[in-house]
Amino acid sequence: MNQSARHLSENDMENDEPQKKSGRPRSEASKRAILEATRRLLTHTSVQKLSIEAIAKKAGVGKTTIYRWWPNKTSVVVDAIFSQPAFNNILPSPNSASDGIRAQIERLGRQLSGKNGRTVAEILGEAQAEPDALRIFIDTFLQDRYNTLSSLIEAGKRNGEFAVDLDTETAIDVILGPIFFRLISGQEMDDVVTHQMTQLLLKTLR
Amino acid sequence: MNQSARHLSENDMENDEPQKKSGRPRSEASKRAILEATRRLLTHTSVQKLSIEAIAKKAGVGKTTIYRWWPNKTSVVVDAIFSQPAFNNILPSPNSASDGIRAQIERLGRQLSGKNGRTVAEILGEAQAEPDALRIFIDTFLQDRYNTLSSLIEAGKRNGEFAVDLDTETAIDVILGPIFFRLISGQEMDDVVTHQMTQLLLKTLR
Amino acid sequence: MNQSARHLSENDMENDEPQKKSGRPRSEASKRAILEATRRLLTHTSVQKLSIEAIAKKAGVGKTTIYRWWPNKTSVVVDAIFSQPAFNNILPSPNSASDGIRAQIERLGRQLSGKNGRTVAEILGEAQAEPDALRIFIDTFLQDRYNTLSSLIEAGKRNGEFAVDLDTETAIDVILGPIFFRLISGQEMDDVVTHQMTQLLLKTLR
Amino acid sequence: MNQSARHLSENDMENDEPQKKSGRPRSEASKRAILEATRRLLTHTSVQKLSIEAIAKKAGVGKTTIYRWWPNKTSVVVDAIFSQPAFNNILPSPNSASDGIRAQIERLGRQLSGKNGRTVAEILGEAQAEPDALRIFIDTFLQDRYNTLSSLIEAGKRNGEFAVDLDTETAIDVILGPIFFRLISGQEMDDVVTHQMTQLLLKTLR
DNA sequence: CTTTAACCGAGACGGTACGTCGTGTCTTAAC
DNA sequence: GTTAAGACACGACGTACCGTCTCGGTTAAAG
Repeated sequence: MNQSARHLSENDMENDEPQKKSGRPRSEASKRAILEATRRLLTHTSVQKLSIEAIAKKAGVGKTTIYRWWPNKTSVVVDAIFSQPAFNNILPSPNSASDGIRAQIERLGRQLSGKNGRTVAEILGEAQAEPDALRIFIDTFLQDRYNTLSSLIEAGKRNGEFAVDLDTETAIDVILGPIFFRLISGQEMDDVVTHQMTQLLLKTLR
Repeated sequence: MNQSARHLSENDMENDEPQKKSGRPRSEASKRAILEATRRLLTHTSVQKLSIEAIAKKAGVGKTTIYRWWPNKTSVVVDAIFSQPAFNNILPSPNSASDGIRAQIERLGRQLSGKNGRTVAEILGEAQAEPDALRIFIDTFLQDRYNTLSSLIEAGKRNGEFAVDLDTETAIDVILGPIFFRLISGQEMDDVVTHQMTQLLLKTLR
Repeated sequence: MNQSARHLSENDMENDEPQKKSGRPRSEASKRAILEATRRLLTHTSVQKLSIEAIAKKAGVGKTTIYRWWPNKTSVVVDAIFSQPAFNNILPSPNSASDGIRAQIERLGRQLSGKNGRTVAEILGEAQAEPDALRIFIDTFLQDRYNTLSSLIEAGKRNGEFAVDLDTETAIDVILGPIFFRLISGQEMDDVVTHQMTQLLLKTLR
Repeated sequence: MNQSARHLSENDMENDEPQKKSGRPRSEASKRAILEATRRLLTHTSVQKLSIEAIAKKAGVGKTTIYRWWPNKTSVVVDAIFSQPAFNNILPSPNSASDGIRAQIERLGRQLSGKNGRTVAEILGEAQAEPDALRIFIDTFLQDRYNTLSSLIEAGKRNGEFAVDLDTETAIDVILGPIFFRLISGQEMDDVVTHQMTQLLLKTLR
């Protein structure tokens, strides 16, 4: 992760020492049941109308168990949604920076379409009033796309594809912005729109 | 309003006949008190934590009176926020299309900064799970900016400032997108960022 | 009306002078519509669930009109119910005091059976927490039965049918009490019960 | 409990198995606080004006807790009022049936006098429009008096004090009726009235 | 092989806010 | 001056969830 790519990030310290603790270990079954119940419920209701109580009931789990492992509803939803294979962001190594950016835009467009797209919009909506939730959304989902684009743009600048005086951060905003703008303003991102937008954006970078 | 500018719009009919009604007329005092109370409360709490009950109490008004005139919380907030003078969008007639777009971006950037910006973000967040609320947000706030940009871009295409093969709708998304993206991802729009972004976007249009 | 018969009564002054007043006169049509609407609504709902608002709507009348002429809901209901022919209390002149009392009991038993009986019970229920309403109930309904019984008992004492040392007031309570007790405890007064009770009560008076 | 005494009764099954339940157990402190608050509030307001909300506030308890354990306001009030020691109905074993009946009448007269009497009247009033509430009133308060009188009358018939052809049910109505009639018609039961009525009623039974 | 400590389900708890209904009062224009 | 219409401040309803708590019971490592 290079410098310009980091400005969204905050918590750099990771606290992952395993440290065997005594006592009954966390139930993986419960965890899976909770995330699965959340996903199922989200096919019928919005994030805002989803309640912890409903998740607990559907998952056959005590409310306490949910509160023990997640700080709030948004965290549970983020966990449930973004752990799905459809949301991985491993892209094939591109022939050029432009190709890489095109691939990233298309991938993102597809991930943010349909029911999943609506749910991401709702998560982002929920996060507008809760800084913690916004942080989680950024760390779990956004940062990765940001970093990828950052690397590609830097590479493009280095190999002459893009203008050398291009401000990477601004460029990323210009690429991600329109996609999320369409998402939150309720305008779907079909393939035609994606293609048209990609053309325009790549022109911008040159 | 030209064709391409209208795709966000829906309710074109206006129903403004005065039509003498029997019964006690609506109290303008109550209306003012409600909007004022809403604004005051929003300086201390988020839209999501704001409750109709609190507004009613602060305004010295029955809850019913609020529900009689607004369908939901978001409508009240939209009314309260966007009726403020700071949110008018009357721009000086520009020397060129580029100037006009620059002015619109700067105006919008300023309107979406600070406390007001956060509130708009929260409204937009609230609207993600309520199509009606989204509609209201678009009709009251977004449409106007959309239309203005549309006219400017069309004019720019006509007078040779911008590329003739530019797709107006895509162009608007590329202009508004980054601004709203920064808003909802929690990155403020200071003057430097605004200027940098404007430069990049105007280059895109040419 | 003799002395002992009056102890339930209070407002002896009647204020019935016609006194032509200027302005639009009271609408008899509205009055009739209100009472009729009340009766109709009472066939489907209880007195407690009946609302002034519903009466006004059904009668096609402003709420104000109801409030202008009746002090509270119970008054309207009392007016609506007891003005029905089924509730008159004109009894044939009896051959004996016993016959008269028997006739009064039977008449009352019949008036307090079925739907009408339930409504009277509900009125009486409503009146338990509102002294004014209780007063109205007594004056409009109860007093008349009380007076009739009083006269009959006094006559019976005079002509030797009943014990001379009988306390009239107590006797009336003993006659009316069981009838109303069955009403409010939800036990219907069929003909068999009425007959059996009448026999026992007449024995008591002798 | 003999046959004739049972006609007011319905729910004969008792469901008293302790049956270990999971989850947090009911808070006895809350229960006590609710009933105490109810009693206190009833000294200043009528049953009909008493609100669940006020009870909850005064008791420092959530409304849900009340609704969890009582189906409606009347049930709470019945519980609060009739659990008071003043409302027990344990009578000394009488020398004769007449003595027993006299004692029962006097006890009842005293219980239904003063503030407590008004509250009982209000409960009974409330119950006129709610069959469930009436059921509760009967089961909690009335049935016991009914049964006691039934036993006494049957005993009196067996030992020659009362007429053998006396219908027990009718006799009970004639005893309880006047007492409740005076209660609901707003005529207090002082000692003189009680004595006079007892004399008359005992004569009736013979 | 028992203790200990954290986990788990169930569900009661004190609260807050919901959106609705009805109260009794008021304000208007029509009659 | 009365009426129908209907807006108003207010208070309570019964419900849904919140996040916390308190039970009885489990599960596994530590003593």
